Amino acid sequence: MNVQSGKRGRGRPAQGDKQRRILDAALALFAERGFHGTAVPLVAEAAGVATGTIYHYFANKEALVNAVFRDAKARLRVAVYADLDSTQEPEALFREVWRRLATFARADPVRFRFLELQDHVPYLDAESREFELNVLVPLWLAGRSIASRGGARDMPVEALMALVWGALVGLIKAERLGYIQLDDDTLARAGEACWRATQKS
Amino acid sequence: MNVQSGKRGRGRPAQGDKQRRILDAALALFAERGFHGTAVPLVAEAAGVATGTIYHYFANKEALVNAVFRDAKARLRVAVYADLDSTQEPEALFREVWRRLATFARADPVRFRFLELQDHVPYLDAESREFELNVLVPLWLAGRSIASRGGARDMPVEALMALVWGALVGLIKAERLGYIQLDDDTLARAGEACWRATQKS
Amino acid sequence: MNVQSGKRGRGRPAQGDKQRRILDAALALFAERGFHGTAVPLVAEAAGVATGTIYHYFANKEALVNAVFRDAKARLRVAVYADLDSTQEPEALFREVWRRLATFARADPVRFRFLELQDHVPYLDAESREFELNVLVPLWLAGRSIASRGGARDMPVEALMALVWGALVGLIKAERLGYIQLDDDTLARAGEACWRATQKS
Amino acid sequence: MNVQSGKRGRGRPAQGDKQRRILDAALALFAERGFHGTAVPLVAEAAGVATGTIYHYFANKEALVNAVFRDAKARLRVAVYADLDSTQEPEALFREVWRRLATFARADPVRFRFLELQDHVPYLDAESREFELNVLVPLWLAGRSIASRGGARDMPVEALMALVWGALVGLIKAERLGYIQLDDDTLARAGEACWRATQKS
DNA sequence: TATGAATGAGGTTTCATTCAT
DNA sequence: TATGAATGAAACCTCATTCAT
Repeated sequence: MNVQSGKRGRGRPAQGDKQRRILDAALALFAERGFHGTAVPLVAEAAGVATGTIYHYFANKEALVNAVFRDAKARLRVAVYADLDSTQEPEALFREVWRRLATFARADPVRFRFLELQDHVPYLDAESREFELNVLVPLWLAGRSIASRGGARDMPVEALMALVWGALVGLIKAERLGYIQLDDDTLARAGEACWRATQKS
Repeated sequence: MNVQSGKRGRGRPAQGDKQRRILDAALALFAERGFHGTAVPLVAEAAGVATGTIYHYFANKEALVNAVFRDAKARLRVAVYADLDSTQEPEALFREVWRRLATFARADPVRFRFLELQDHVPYLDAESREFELNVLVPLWLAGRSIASRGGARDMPVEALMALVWGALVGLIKAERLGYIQLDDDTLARAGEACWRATQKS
Repeated sequence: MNVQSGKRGRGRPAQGDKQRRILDAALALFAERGFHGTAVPLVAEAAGVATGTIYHYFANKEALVNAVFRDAKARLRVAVYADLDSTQEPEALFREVWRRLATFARADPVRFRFLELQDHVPYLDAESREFELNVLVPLWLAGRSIASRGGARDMPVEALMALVWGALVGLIKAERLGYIQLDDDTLARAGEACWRATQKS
Repeated sequence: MNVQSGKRGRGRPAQGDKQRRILDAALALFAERGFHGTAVPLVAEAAGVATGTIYHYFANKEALVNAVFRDAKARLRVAVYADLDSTQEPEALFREVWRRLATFARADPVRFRFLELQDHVPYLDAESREFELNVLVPLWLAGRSIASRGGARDMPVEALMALVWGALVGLIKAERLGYIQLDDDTLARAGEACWRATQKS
């Protein structure tokens, strides 16, 4: 149940090592097969640990998926917000956020898929729900700031954000299903398109 | 495994009745809990039939979810394509399709959710995959026609369609999760926004 | 769907027809898959009747297998005893019975297999057990008579009969499993061998 | 009821213990009720383990019955072939093999019954079929050797072996069904009878 | 801390039997 | 008489979880 830093003087195996491997294996399997479609022993095998070991680190399967969720959300937060200059011009800020999201989705497709292609509500605990909001709030503030400063379309900013976010998810899903191929250029153009979508005619 | 017409001279139990009730119950449960999270006896109970009856109409659970999938796709097809005038001006055609999709999503939210919020690939059979393509092709042709006639952005038309479709899904999902409230007006404006997204600057 | 027998005053289907077809289908399936391995609907399908029809003729699955058993035993009795001259010389009588048994086994292999390759005890009812004894008694009397008149080996006659019967079953089973091929000549020689087995050295 | 291996360093449960108990329980039940007539939980109860434990050791019910089959065949092989002097005179060799088979049948009646009173073909896998042949071959070689050296009857040696084997099975079955009583003396005489059956007149 | 054999509730599926027609 | 859709108990099997080591 603990999380270790990793750096250590001696040659002992890093204590967080197993927990990390469990989280990664669980992420990959949950992303591909869903929560109910993934058996805990399968996670153990993929992580290279014994089944019982998973229950040393996580109280049960739900606790595991919540940990995976928060871990993924935390990485998304870092990818989007780290050193983000929120004072940029609205359009530049939008572009930057879009670019970061697209980069995350393509650099870490499994995590992105887990986050967006599942319906987590049934098993998310209070802590995870709060965590999710904490990740969302800065994005919402940025959206609000962009909208207030620019010539945003006459719609709730939350709706515009849902539209843009959905557009990105739709593109990534279409690529995964083989309907389209995405490269940096196409994603950048898609960002332009979304920016235009949010602006007054 | 039969489908009946409905009219009956004698006092036999309504023939298509049970199959229909099973499909509807399964749709609702799959939409809410996913395929693996839904036990067959639960479907039976919700449909008001015995567990064994489900296996009278469907070979197994996978056959059931495939039937639900094709049924939902067929209804989506009707909702979008019935009496659609494909010769309209591009923008009018786009608006009409968007309006129909949005109407379907709001009139039949459970079906829309089932269709879009699940990853069906692992259990779809060949027939269902072909069915899906058959539903998709007219939409793709319409998109292609719109793009060729109008001033579409310099992107693959499939990518533009994925973007627009994802935007709609994102809006619906955001409403379901309580982040926004959607009314006809907001949805119409969102359609405008998407149309602008697809057009050259 | 409607199979008529043909010969009959009126055009009505033969009354015993369906029962006969059920018995024959059940025999074949029980012989091949055993009692527990054979589903009643499978019997119905093989007999070309509806499942429910079987329960018009037989109270339940056990009653069906008992009827099949008695039917098979009755045919075996006819095959062995009809017009048998029990006053023949011992060796000639033995040969004749052996020949008849071998002929039955080869002419009606499915019935022979059903009778000998299954353990019927768990489901035989009192009537069937009595029936079996009734079929056995004349054979036992014949064996007794042969033994008393000839130079039989110093063993219980029942043991000698079990040995000979087992030898025949062993040969038939070996042929069915592909270990040997049986023709009339080999079977006749096997009969000789068995006769010798029963005689004093 | 509690059979332990005895020497163990730590207090761990005897390793082969459960698997052994499952195999033994399954043998007894399959022998008495057949494959399809035996429910897996029944085996578990008889073995004193939980149902799931059976699936820890065997992939499924078929794998279990195959393991039981090979285990029984292996024991039969040991009982018949261990330290067998194949260079004996034909008649002495025959007597010895007969005696060993009869001893096995009477010492391990359940196993003998399982092996000979069932039709295993439908569920035997390739490994089991090969195993069966491997057990059979030495017996076949012995039979061949006996036949070539002695005055064997003019019949395929395989047929003679099937006859003799069937005779033994018939005797054992007759005893089980209560038709006869077998003692060592009667079995020895039956062996004599079978030897005579195989020899020229 | 780590293991993995063991558990048994619950999952999917089968099938003997019934009954309205 | 004949049907076959419907039933639900029970079959086979899975898997989240525990615990002795």
